[in-house]
Amino acid sequence: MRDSFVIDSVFLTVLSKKTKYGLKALSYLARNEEQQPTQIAAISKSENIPQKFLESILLSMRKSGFLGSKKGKGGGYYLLKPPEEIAISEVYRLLEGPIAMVPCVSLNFYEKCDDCEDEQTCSVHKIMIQVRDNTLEILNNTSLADLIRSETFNLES
Amino acid sequence: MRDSFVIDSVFLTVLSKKTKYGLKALSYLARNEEQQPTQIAAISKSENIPQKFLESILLSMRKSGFLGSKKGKGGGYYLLKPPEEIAISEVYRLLEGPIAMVPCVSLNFYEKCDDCEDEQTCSVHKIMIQVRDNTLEILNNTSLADLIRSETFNLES
DNA sequence: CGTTTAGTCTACTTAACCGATAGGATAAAT
DNA sequence: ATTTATCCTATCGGTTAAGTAGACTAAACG
Repeated sequence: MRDSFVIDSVFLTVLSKKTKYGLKALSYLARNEEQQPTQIAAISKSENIPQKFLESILLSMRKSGFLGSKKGKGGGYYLLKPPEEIAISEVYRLLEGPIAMVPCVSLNFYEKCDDCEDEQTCSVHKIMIQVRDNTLEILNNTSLADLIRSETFNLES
Repeated sequence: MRDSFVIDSVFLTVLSKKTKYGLKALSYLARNEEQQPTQIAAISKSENIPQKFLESILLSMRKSGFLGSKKGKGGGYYLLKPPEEIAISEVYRLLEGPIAMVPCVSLNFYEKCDDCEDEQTCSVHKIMIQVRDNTLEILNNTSLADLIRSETFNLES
């Protein structure tokens, strides 16, 4: 392929508000790791996230084991694992969910495309696999701890 | 990051039917490169794409210079450039469109996120840039000719 | 010329879903 | 018991993807 042709913007990084808010909330918790749980309101205010929306996001992250919570006065949310052990891909998978994916590229939620006779010969399938694997490698190898570093980090690879 | 934790499926490859159909149609044209233009109906039938939907997709690809067309009997669509010179990223950009992107990651269609005070310090922003660049590299370096090869190809990098 | 063929264009429908909100239930602390 | 804060269900508006309908235009061909 010619290298002279440069596209400076392609709209590939589809990220729902939900996932974005979730990652920002986790980052906030990781940055402000304290003994005390952090309340929804504090995160909402600091990160400019609608409080009610954030509620549901934090809740689902608690249910899937990223967060612990405490009710009542002095309650709030806290990380259950050190930021180094939380891969962005885990968060992404939880919050972004099975919606809007290409079903035939998924291993867990595989679904045959209704327009493909044989996906082994489907050229689109192939390149999407490649893109998926590549992105996955990035998100798998980036932890929450990496995320909150101010400088752009480099992958080990 | 620990390597033992394996996520085998993350829903990252968001690809609209429109883009998928477009790529499949281009692949069909590239595979069956003949002197004669290929009719919509033939592509529609072979690739299992709703004809009317395909019509609009081919039309927009014609308007942006990927395809030529001929009306009337013996008419149809044909590639304007050899498959080697058509980057998948170009097609993707055209068909996927400016919708559903993360505006703050776009160079052309940049828009400030309403929840970010300063995106220089936005951790989400950073990793999405990284994912974008990485994906872009794949799609930029994959041509239509690469796409229709039956074997999975390897990037030069 | 007229008929057939095949692309062009505009408008519409339908279903799904994101983002967000409302309101109450539950549980912990004091 | 009261306050605090999470938990849970239900819903809504706006937007979009995907597909459909139907009329118009232009090219070929007898």
